[in-house]
Amino acid sequence: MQNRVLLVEDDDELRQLLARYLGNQGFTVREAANGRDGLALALAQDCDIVVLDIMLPDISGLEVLRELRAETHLPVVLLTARGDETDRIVGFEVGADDYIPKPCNPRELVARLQALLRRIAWDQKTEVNAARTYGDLRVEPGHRRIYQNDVVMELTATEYEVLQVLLAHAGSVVRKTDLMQWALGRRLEAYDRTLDMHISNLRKKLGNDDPPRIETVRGLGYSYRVPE
Amino acid sequence: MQNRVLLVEDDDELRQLLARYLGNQGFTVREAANGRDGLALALAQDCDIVVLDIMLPDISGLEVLRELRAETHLPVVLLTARGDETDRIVGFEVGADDYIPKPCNPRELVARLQALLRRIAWDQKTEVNAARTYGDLRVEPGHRRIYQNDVVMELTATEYEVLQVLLAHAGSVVRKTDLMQWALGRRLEAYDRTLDMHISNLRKKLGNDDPPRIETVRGLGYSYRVPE
DNA sequence: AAGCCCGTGTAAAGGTTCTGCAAAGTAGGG
DNA sequence: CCCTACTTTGCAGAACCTTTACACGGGCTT
Repeated sequence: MQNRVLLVEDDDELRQLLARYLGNQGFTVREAANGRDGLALALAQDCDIVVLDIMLPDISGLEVLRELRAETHLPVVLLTARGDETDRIVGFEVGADDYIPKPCNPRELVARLQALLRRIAWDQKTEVNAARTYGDLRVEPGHRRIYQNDVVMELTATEYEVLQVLLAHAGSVVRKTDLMQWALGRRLEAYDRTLDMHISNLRKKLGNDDPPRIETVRGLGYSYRVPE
Repeated sequence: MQNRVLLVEDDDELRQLLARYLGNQGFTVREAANGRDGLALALAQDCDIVVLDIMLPDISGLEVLRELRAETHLPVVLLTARGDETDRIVGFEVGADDYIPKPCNPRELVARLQALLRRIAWDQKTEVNAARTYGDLRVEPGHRRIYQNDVVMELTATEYEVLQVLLAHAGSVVRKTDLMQWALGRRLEAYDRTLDMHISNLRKKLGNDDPPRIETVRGLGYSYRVPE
């Protein structure tokens, strides 16, 4: 169970120290000294978890995280100078899974990484990038296309995201706030009806069945009904 | 609706402070002042996440966590006096998902809870979402549905919450104040008949048996009787 | 046994919040 | 400037939580 960790940190000394420690603890370590390399490596999809410094020479760690979250839910642990209270909250809002102030105790870093990986191992269900089929729908994440009875659905980018998230959680309720965050990449604010519109349009394109494939769960969100 | 958090903390003042804050942030809060009650409530399976103080009057938080982990993967955030380096590592080893030193900033606590819940909501497979059966009733938390003899019950959001809490404590009496707090997320005030109405409606939907499935315990609350 | 208080059951009305959707507005690429 | 996609606006309707009102009944007092 060799876990692969990506270490994005510009301070060479600290990075090498952590890399060595993580290596000794049984991790396979990839390293990046700036945001761009880090982002590229993270998107290359051959690591299981990312340790990301916020203060980087080129683009901020928060920006890296934001771009990463547009594509994937790869677990990310942020690293930053102690005490930066706002950074911390923002970090979580952007989608970090954990947050450790520097100077960090390597043992704690490892403990937190393992806690996160353990949690994911318990909960995770499917590989996100494989083609998946739900009744007469087939999602091909590689092409960002969804087929209905082998016919391509004419979806806009956002519609694809929304439907894909609903399908990934087919059978269970996806809260509006989560759907907004995962599909539109921003927080659901009061009086924002954007999501409702996309749902409405999706239902139209799915063929307004009765009962509807996308069920409304009043006060909560939506749920895609899996056909038998 | 909202996430349900169990707060296990013996310091009344701190617990109430956090309870109020979490309540304002949209959580439904269950409280326990010692390890035994906390463990019992956590095992009752009607909360989504646990905030657990390590220093408790009866059994240590770590022991509570250990016993909890023997049964479930319910997410747990540990709370403890700052600096206790060993506790921290041990906590993670026993299976904690996060660890916050006291005195903790409520905003950070909320941010961490939400980060964890977001991760779980995405990965989805945790046993909080597993179906549970009580006689002819089956609860499917993922769909937020309850089936009676495999037929979906048409429940409103609040009715679902109320029945779900009663079922989670099936066989024992749930006090009205607790039911109010846990299912409706607010305190029971004088002359508030809301809860009675939901019970009445639930009984109607459950089929007004005799003796009733939801028994009234005059002056105390209600109790769901599991049929044999 | 009668009378009273208080907690409970429930129908009906009230009012708020949430949702569906058409239509108009805005932004960005070509 | 046009086209497409996304967002905002506005309204109507539905769902549902809460309040109000009155009836019932247990248990205690007298």
